Amino acid sequence: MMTIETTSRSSHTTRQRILDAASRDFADKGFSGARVDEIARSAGVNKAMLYYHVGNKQDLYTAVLTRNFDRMDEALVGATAAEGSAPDRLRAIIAVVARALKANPDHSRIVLREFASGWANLQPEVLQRLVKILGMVRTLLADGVRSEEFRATDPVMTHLTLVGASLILNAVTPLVGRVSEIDPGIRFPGDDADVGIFLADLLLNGISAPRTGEAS
Amino acid sequence: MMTIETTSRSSHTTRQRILDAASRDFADKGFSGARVDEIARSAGVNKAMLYYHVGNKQDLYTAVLTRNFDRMDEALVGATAAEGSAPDRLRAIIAVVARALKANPDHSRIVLREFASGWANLQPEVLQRLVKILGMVRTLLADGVRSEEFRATDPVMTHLTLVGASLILNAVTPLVGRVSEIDPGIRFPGDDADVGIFLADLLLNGISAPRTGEAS
DNA sequence: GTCTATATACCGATAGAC
DNA sequence: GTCTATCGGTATATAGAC
Repeated sequence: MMTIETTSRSSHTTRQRILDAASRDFADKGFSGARVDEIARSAGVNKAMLYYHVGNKQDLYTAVLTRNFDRMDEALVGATAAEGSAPDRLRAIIAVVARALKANPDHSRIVLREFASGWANLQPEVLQRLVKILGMVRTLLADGVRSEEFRATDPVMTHLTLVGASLILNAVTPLVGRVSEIDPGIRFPGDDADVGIFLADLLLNGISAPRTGEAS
Repeated sequence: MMTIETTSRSSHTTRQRILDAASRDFADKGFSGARVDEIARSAGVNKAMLYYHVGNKQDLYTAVLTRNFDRMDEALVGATAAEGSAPDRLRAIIAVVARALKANPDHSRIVLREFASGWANLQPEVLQRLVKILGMVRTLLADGVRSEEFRATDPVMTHLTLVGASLILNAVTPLVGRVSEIDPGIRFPGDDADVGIFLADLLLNGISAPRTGEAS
C-alpha cells in the first residue's frame, strides 16, 4: 500500500514544517484570516515553494485537517481496541482523546471553527472518519445501557457534549491571564489539570444508571 | 412647521437590519471571511450606508458581538434572580441559556470562533460580562457543595463544559443531513430536542454528591 | 441620508530564471 | 527544487454628487 519514494524524502520534512506553520495560522485566524505569505515565512520557506510542495490555500487547509485527524486516529487505535466494561472503555476513549487534543491544541481550535462554519471545508473522507467514531461511541453507549450500567441517553447529544467540552477546554488557555486579572478569585485549571479525568468523572456520573436498591 | 425626528428612527431599524445580516455572515464565514459588500447587499442597504450607520468592519463586528451578548444578558436576568436550591437554580440557568442560544444560533457560532481565536476580538466590556457569569456559576456551585448537594468539582472546568456543550449542540444543525446520508443509523436530535433538559440532567447527575450510606 | 464611482492596498497565485 | 518579480483579482474604505 505504501511505496517508498526517496525523491520526496527531503520534501517530507519541508512539507511537515509547512503544515505545522499552517496549522498554527489556521487555528489563530481561520481559513480566510490566514495568510499564505505568512505561513511560508513562518515555515522558513519561500512562498513559491509552498505552492510547489503542497498546492494552493485550499489544498493546504485540507492537508492540515487530514493530517491532524490522522494523528487523532493513531491515538485512538489503542483505545478502541481495549476490552472491558462499557464504563471502562468509555473512560479509556475520553482519556486518549483528551491527551491527544492537549498535545495538539491547534486541532481543537480548527475543529471549533469547522463547527462554526457548518463544516464548510469538510471532505467526504474526513466526514467518514467522524461518522465512524460517532458510531463507535453509539455502540458503546448502547452496550452500557444493555448491561444496565448506563441510563438511556441520546447518543449523539452525549457524544457532542463530550466533544464540545473537550474542544473548549483545550482552547481556553489564552483567556486565562486576562480573566484572572479582572477577578483573581477565578482560577483557571493549570497545565497539569487532567481534562480527561474531569470529563470522564462528569460524564460517567451523568449517564450512569440509577442505583438499584439505594440502601446498601 | 414642526419637524419630526424621523431620521434617527428609520436609521435604528436600518442598523438592526445591518447587524442581523452581519451576524449571519460573521457566523458563517468568520471575521476575515465575511464581506462588507455582501453584508450590505443582504441587509438591503448600500455599502456606503453601512459605513455611515455603523462604521468600519471592526466596528461592525464589535457591534454584533455586543448586541448578541446583550440579548443573552436580558435572558439571564430572570434566571439569576431565581430563588431555590442550588440544583434548581443551576437547572434554571441552563434552561435559559439553552433557550437563548437556540433562538440565536449565530451567536453560538461566533462565540465558537472567538474561543478558537483566543478571543482576539474581546473588548474589556464583553470580558467583564463573561467574568460576571463565571463568578455567578462559581458561587452557585460552592453553595451546592456547602449544602452537600454537589460534590466538589473545578468550577471553571464545570462551567466551560456546560458552555462548550451548549455552543456545539447549537451549531451542528448543518451537519445533520450529511451524516445521516452516510450512516442512516445515526439520528441527530431534531428541532424539538431540548438541549437544556439534556444538559441539566447530565450535569446535575455528573456533579451530584455521592449518596450517603453507600458502599463502593 | 443616500448612492455611484473609485482610490488604495493587499493577497493568492504563477511565470520564468537559475 | 529554489527563488524573485509580478500579475490580476478583490476587498475595505471613502470622495463627492445629489
